[in-house]
Amino acid sequence: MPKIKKNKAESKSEKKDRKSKELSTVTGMRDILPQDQKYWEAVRATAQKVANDYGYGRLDTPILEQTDVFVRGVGKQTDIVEKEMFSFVDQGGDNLALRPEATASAVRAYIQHGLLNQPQPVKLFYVGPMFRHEKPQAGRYRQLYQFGFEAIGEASPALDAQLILMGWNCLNELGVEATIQINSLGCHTCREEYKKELIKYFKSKGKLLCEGCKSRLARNPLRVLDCKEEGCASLREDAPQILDYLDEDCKKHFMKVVEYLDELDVPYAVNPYVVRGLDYYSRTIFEYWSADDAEGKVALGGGGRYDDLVKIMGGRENTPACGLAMGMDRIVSKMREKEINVPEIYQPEIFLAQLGEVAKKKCFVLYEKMRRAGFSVAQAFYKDSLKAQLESANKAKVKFTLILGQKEIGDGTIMVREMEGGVQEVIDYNKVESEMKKRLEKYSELPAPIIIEADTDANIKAGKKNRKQSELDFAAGESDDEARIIDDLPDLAEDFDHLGGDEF
RNA sequence: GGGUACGUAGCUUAGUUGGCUAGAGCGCGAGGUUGUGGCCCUCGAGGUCGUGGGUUCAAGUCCCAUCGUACCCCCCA
Repeated sequence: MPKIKKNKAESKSEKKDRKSKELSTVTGMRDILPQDQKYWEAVRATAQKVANDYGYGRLDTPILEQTDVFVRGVGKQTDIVEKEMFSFVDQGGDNLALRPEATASAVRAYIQHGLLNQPQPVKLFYVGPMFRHEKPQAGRYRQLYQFGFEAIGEASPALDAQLILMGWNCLNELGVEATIQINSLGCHTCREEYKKELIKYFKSKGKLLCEGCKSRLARNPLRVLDCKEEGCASLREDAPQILDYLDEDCKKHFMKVVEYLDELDVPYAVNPYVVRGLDYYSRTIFEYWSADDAEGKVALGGGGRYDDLVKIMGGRENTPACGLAMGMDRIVSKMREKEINVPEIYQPEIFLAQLGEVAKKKCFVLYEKMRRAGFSVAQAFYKDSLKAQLESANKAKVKFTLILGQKEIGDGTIMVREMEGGVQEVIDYNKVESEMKKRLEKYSELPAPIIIEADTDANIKAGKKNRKQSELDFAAGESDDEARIIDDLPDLAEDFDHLGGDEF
């Protein structure tokens, strides 16, 4: 008794002290709570399905790798390796890093396990967290989630086109609208020549460039192309374009990719200003931009060819490859923004309510029995009042509640309450399973009841759609009327003025 | 790394030109008599106002610092 009192009366200073000891997540990292999991699960499931559809096998690589995997794979000069990588020396003196992306790891795995001895291309699929120590912003976290596809060991442009399509399919199936931006960087040779020309051009206009671009011109001339400054943006209109500098093979490759996309009726825009920063990219590169209103363009994902990477990482020469990565954080936030209906991960159909100690014990057993029989059952055995249990049942949105009390035990029966209408019926206890099976089947044939999902405001706004309806909406996420094929290059320039964060 | 804005209960927030025990809605918990949900009613738990200093008789309300968040630069797989 006195002890309880003592606990209750936490003094102010005690409380303050306790509060000060509360821990929280590290900057740029966050928890994903149970009520939000359905979005992530939907993305994962869709990615997995597309992977299956196209024969990509799941690859899980360690989150921790030797720092060199990324230094060599991603490039030492890149910002990501230079200053955004979580890297450290462990107790044993090894240089390790949390993976900032997965392509390098995939290539490492390809080489390490001699996957070149398998039928080519080796098609890999991954999902998981990546880590980048950058300043957090909206949709930009230090622990970010990506899924992606990598196909190693094949040079055909058909592969590029199919990968572009795969990413597109993922977004469509999730109901997230996007535009595809594609470009070709050419191979190393054409790119070097183009760079020279570009530098020559911009140098001749040197005075008109902004300060940032002046320094950028030396480090990464391609980046000048997507500068947002007005002066630079207008300069680029007359700038030489990479597509004019492609050699025969690269040009042919690009034309094929475009041809296949046309054949597939995939809407895309050839955008000469899409430039991916990494050195390892060659030829085809592409990005998916959220097709949004005012907000400007946000890259949801992207990828491209990296024909030289396997060699760079110590693998056999001439191992061409192509891949893409999608940013799950942004996809999920788009889905929530657009109030896209997502299936619940856990939706029990039956609730088991008990009254009295004897019934409680019996329900414990019944619960296990029904669970094993494949029913999805919920309960609240820690509650005693029927009222409280029915409230729980209501919140769990079950279709039926089974009620077992003294009376029923005496009669060898159990009560079935149909939640929607509140109709109750007493049935033979020994026939619970067959009866419930029958009722659930019958129930699913009826027009689904109106269920208001009250867990988020979004759901409330979305209206009182029943589950079947919402599933339809979900499937109908893709809208063909948005499909515009844009393929005239220079006129696009004005559309690209506002380049949102390209990172995903 | 630089800049701007913001920071009140789990969530959304009210809080006048600084002034009594910081209000509300949602959510959560208990109850509205005996075995019954979704509506309603009552009650309750939960904030000392991100944190630390400072100014003042007095600060959620002003100043500084710090942390966090958002946005803009920067950068970008």
